[in-house]
Amino acid sequence: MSGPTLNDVADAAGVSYATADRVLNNRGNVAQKSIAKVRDAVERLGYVRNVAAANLSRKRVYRLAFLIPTGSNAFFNRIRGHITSLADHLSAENVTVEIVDVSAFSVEALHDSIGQLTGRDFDGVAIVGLQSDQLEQPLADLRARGVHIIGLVSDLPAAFRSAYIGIDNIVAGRTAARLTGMSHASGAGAIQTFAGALDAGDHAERLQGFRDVIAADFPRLEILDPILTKDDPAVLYDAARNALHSDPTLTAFYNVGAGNKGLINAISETKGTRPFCVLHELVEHSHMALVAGHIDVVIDQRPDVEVLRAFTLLRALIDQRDTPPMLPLMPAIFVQDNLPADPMNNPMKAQDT
Amino acid sequence: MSGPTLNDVADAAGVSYATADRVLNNRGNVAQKSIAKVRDAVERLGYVRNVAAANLSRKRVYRLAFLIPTGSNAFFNRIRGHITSLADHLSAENVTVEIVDVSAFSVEALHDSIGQLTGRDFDGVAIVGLQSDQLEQPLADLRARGVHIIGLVSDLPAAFRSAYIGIDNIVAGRTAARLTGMSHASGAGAIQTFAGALDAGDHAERLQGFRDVIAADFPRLEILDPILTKDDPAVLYDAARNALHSDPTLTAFYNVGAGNKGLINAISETKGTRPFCVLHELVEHSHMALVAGHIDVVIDQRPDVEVLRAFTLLRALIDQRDTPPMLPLMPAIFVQDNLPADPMNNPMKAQDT
DNA sequence: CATTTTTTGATATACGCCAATCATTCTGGA
DNA sequence: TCCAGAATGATTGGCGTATATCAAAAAATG
Repeated sequence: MSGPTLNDVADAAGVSYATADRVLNNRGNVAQKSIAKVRDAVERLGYVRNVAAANLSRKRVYRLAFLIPTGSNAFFNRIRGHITSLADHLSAENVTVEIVDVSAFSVEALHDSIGQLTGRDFDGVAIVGLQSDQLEQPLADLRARGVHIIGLVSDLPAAFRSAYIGIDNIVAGRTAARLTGMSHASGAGAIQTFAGALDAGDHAERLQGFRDVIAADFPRLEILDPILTKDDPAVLYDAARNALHSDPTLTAFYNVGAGNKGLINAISETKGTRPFCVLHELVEHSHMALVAGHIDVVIDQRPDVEVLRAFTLLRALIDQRDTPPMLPLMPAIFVQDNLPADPMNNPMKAQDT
Repeated sequence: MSGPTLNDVADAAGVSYATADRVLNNRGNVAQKSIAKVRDAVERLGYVRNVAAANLSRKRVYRLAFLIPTGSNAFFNRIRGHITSLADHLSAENVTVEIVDVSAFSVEALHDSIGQLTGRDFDGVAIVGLQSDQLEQPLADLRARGVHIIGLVSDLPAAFRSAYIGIDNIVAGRTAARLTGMSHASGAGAIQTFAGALDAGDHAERLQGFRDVIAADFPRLEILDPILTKDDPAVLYDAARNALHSDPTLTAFYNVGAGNKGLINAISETKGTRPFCVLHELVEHSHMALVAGHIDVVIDQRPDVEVLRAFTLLRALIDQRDTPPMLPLMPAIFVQDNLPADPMNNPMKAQDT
């Protein structure tokens, strides 16, 4: 019924259990031809290590760390929530998780935090990263300690992590554009865009995707140059208010970045019709704004799934299993009708698994 | 680190390991006060059974069955794909799965299939059900054998299954309506609806949700009575063709049911502008139609997540664990830009976990 | 009170793997 | 050829649970 054991493998390979064990857990001191015999037997019998038994035996504990930017950013608070909630469930499976707060968008702070990880005794870490070669040294050190590293939401220098989990921001921008275009029913219009900063990769990518689709499929729509907001709600509030008053011909708003609270406030104070409005990331205030009808669509990167994948992937890496196949993560579209329900008065709990 | 063992519980309760074991696996022949002592100790220590060790010991095999309607229905083929793909991964964890084909929409066939399950030795079954009291007897028999039963996609008589996994079809209909409404940019319009049959619960529910939202938020849109199609592509083809030719004022199509191939063919043969078009279930042809621009939106019930949840839930039931919390499943919205990519040339593989 | 029945305790084996020890056999270099 | 070092075999004691057995103790029965 339940597959061959390591004993079967040893027999089939014509070696002792001890040698088979030496090969599988590469403990060294094994002749090449023995290695070959064992590998071959594994292949022939289709042996797969019984992870339950292995973990039971070794009292395996998965010590994980997540490096997450601090601040009032609702999105990352949501990520935090998902991590702790999932960690909770996984504590029964010998997984311990520590969330390390890092000052947002600071290469130096991230550098230091990664450095501090090196002393600790983690098996795997997921890092909301930045693209900077300053990070290469501490990442290399960490990895040299046998710690598995993955990028989460925002990538690290690719050579220094085992995987990256996050959405394709060009796709996210394209999706926003598709819905914005639809909402014009082939009429003309003008779209005011907002972004935190355009040197931040993800914002530029979303805008790029957005432009591509509008240009290709909705030629009667004009995209106004993005107003740069530093993701600051106050800036967004002023900019949106100003745009609403000074240019009544605007037919749509699209903010690729954060700080949506300000935008939503500006809109909610406006009487009469308002532009069609698309934002990113489903958090408490964007959730409420959808329900209230202040905005129309939220494009969400599904942090619940991202966190789940991060756990799954890290465990697979630590177990040295072959990583389960993971398709590119696609952004989800939320309107007011398909919002996730929420038993715990927190609209952001993981939906899957 | 890794919690108290059953030995600790026995000590804390002041009974022997054997007695603690008798209580936990209710083997009988235990005095009430001993049961109380053990239960109390479990509570105090927060003991949770180490499932890995338990399964290892008992050589636990989870024998599962899925009852899925046959036929060329693309949606159920997709469900099948998800089941086998997941079963594949779980075979390493002692899960065996059998997919039992049942003639679609036939109470008698379903009745017989459930009956045949009773002889076999399954631990849990997931059934794409029907609401009929004819099913109660075989379900009761099955359950009497200690088999855990859940409804999948379409529910069973509620008293005879432990849980139901599927989306809220009213929500699905509301979501379709929201996007359809959006696409009219507050202009007027007329929507032709299609349904398989209105006595089938889910179709009626979707239509209901659709009507609610249009009436409440898009009063300038008129909903034409649904054309009944029996989910037959040929019927849909004729009906759609006819509608396209005879009534050029139509601004939208909404099909709550299946058979979309016919609808898509009719649309793709049409020159010039076409109505805004919303369908349900992302399968190969709806996927292609989105890409080709023949339709605009697909509302999907995420069978991958449903199947994943079915496995998780059945295992929890079999282990007599407390079932993990599961939020209501919300339908996903797909446009041509956020379609799941696909490495295996099959657009329908599971996206999560 | 003697006898049955119920309830408990003590103990052993197995599940598949990890980790370690010790003895033995096989190499290859001097 | 002898010997150090490398490679292998044989074996043991867990990990936490399931399951079974047998004897001993406690409770219920007449």
